[in-house]
Amino acid sequence: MSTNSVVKVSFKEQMLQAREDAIVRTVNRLLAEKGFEAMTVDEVAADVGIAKASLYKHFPSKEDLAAAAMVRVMRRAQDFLSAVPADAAPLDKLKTVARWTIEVQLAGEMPSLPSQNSTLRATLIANRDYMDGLMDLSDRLGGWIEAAQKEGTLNPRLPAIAVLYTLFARACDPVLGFLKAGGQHTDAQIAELVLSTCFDGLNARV
Amino acid sequence: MSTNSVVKVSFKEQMLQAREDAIVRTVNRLLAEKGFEAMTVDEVAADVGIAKASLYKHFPSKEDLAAAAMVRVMRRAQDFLSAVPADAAPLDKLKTVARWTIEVQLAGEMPSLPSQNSTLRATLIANRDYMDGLMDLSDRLGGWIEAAQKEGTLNPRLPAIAVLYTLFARACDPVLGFLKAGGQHTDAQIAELVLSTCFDGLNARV
DNA sequence: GTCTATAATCAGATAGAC
DNA sequence: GTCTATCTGATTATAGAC
Repeated sequence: MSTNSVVKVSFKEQMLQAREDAIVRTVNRLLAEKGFEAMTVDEVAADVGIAKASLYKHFPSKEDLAAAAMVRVMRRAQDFLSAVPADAAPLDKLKTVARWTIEVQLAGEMPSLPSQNSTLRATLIANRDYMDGLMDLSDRLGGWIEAAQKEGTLNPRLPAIAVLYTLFARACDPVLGFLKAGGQHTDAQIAELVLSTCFDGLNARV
Repeated sequence: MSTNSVVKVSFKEQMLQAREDAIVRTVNRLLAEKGFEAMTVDEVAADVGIAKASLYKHFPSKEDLAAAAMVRVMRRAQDFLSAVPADAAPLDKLKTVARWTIEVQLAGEMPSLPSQNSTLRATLIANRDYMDGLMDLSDRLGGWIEAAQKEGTLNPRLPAIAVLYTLFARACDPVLGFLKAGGQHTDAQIAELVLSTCFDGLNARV
């Protein structure tokens, strides 16, 4: 093997990786725009600029395309968590992550999947990268939740799992879309409103 | 026209109404179970026990079937609102309605529609009964929201529209399904948890 | 690996007899 | 109005040449 051939292979692999990345980005965008059912594989292929058959060489099914997009957003979330200052207060960490989730959705970059589709669920559960990422996220957020509850800043009477789900649910909160459609508020205002209702609730503060 | 023929017509109309009601109930249940996309018209017809072509004599499209289910649940909501004691505190009225919404969903009776589907949106907006019901609900809830804010029991810094959307969003809160799937809580406990996070927030009470 | 062309299937909607 | 049988279009997935 000459050095040249090694470089060539590496280059090829880079190209392959770049193409797959382009595919996943497109899928991510389309899932955010129209959801899983409304997104067609033809559309993905057309947007990426390749033939549909080529797409199926990279990903074996539409479900796997969606899973790849979920892995991508999960990686982004993991990166964000890692960048949160370790010495911040636990409650502030949670708020920062919730705000990030909301901002990603407002930016139209949050893929949305139907939670009922069973074949999609099966594909996600079978996806090692997805499950590992989900576990990692849950563990780290769970740690912050328990810390905030011990500290007394987060309601200790709420089960940690309920808090975790409530935070995850901000990633697909329809209130964001409603308020955005209303056109009466900026994205920043919407984010603060939803963040406030999430942590402070609807009640007046005492 | 003999009296007999009049009775006959009335009887026929009753039968027709009963059949349509059976259809809408089935659609409501299937929409709650699997959502709009996963529900097929074949399935609806089979469950009701009539031919698909007969279904299309009653409702011109799948979208109209879904709209009829939404009108039905809206009517139920209107009836519930009317039954709320007029002399109750505004905040309690809102909590009661939120709890009802949550309970309907937990009971598997809340139809869920994709908010992105544009043809479905068009059908809903064109449906007079649906729009009238939605307006009526929004008006009455809006009145309670403003009253609660004036009273100082509901956060006055939140736009009323944001509060309204937040309450509506409880009708499709994925947290309910997550907690239910976890199997660690009863329906009543889940309802109280979600209701608490909605009104009190995640923060510890001061 | 990428393409064109096509298979295979499924679901919404309709024709036409009764 | 209800039925059986069918149409139509859309969509996932694949075959086979290059």
